[in-house]
Amino acid sequence: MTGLVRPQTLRGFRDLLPEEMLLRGEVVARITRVYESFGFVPLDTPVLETLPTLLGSGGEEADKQIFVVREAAKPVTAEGEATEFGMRFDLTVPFARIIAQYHPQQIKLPFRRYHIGPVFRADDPQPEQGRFRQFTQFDADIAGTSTVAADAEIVALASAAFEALELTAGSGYVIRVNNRKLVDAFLTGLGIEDGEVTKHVLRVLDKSDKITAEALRAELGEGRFDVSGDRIRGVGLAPELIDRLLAFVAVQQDTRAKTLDELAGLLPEGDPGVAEVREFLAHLEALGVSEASVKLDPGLARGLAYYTGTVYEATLVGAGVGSIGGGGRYDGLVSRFSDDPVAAVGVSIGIDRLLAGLSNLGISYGARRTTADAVVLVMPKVDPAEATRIAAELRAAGIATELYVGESVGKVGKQLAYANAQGFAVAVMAGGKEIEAGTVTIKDLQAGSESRAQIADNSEYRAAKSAGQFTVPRAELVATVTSVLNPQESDAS
RNA sequence: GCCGGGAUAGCUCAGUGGUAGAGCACCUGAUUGUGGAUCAGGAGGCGGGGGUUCGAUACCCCCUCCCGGUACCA
Repeated sequence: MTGLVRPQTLRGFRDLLPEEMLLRGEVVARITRVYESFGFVPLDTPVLETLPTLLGSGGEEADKQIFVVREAAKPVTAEGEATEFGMRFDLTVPFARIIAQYHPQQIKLPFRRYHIGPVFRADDPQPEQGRFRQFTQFDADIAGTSTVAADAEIVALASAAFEALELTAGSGYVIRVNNRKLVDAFLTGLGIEDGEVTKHVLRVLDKSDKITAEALRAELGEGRFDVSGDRIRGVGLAPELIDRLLAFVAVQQDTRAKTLDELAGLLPEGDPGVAEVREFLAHLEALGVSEASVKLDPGLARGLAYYTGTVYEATLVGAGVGSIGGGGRYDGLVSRFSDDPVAAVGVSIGIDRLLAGLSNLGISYGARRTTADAVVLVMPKVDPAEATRIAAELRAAGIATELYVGESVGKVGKQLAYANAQGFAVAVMAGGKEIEAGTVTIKDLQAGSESRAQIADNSEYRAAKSAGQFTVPRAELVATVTSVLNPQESDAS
């Protein structure tokens, strides 16, 4: 290896090879169609933002996870802050910046946009669990709306996106929703007014489905030590309060409305949070969002600090990758950039986790390994330009075609092995025999493979070499390839 | 971040204080214009640095990376 650079991928980062990119493209296309069907328009922003844009926007945890970059030629100096940038850790903060920067000139409110792109977090990666330092988020947000009708739109949108991926509500995916105002109101009723304590409580509650009941209790009380010996700071609540709190967040009825009714009974009469959630649920109902797909869960919290009301989180059932999407209302975020407050709500789907989860579940949407349907082979002892002409003719007819240009030009077996490995549907051959007769040979690779699958003997297998292929007049090239690629259509015509 | 376990061929792994193997994958071939299986052959490796030793892939230390857990989160 002297002098050679070792090819390696950075820890927490990934290379996406063609097969994975093709599947990803299919998933993204399906979600895009859903987003656009709700009237969202595309937007893109740079991966880098100024540090002030990012710092403090997502809470302390988010700050610690920011990658800082600088120009190599401009070392950091005392007054050199301007040469340092931050890599975005989500797409929501850039969205808030965009609103503050372009409203009301170029952007009119309410504004609904979708945005797909990589985000970066410098935390401890665990690829097997779908946790990376670079990952792709696919967000949809609405700015300039404080009505919970928008919150419901966003949740319905997320649900529709998972439906478009052929996932089943309840058994395939579940979206849990909550409103921070409910827990806030409950804590206030218990006499806890300190915002920091409330945040801490929410963060602990968020783990309720991941840690044991005893551990949860300990974290709400005196704190505990985890298996590594780390001390986990407790909230310091009295045991009696913990009991009541745990009872509150455990409320779960068979419908969202019943769950809310029970929660309302534990809160002061006329609590505004309850009224807000009630209206939100009514909109969900009106949007036709099923009880199986979206559940009200008073224990749901979410980690990012900027959420102010409705929050939600989506999971793939049994996929073992954690949450694959989440979001909520963040009415204060634009205020960081502008005196003109703009309320906003949105959802973010984690594409990498979603794909990891789909892969664990064995779902692939029949995605292919190649973008071309046909491959044109270059036959021995003939003018290679003949193959080139055929490829051009197929492309002109709208058939995605690869011209074989590898080292095995003239070696039919090698080229067919390549065609097989790549997964092309059709191979086109025009050698000396065809050229002399004015014909072309088209091989249906799938049919040929199937018809020879049972042959064990080598010479017999070779004798059946022409399986699935037929030779037609050169003028019928396009029509024949088309009929192999689309058998139903040609049958009908 | 913290705790623990690992790192031998492209992948999954075996192995020994005297410089290494298997299966799968890959490449070549089996009357030259036909995919797979089979058969024959081939290529390819002890993560990086330091130490102990006559000698280290093996024993010790550091680094890097990976895995599991925990924390946090998408």
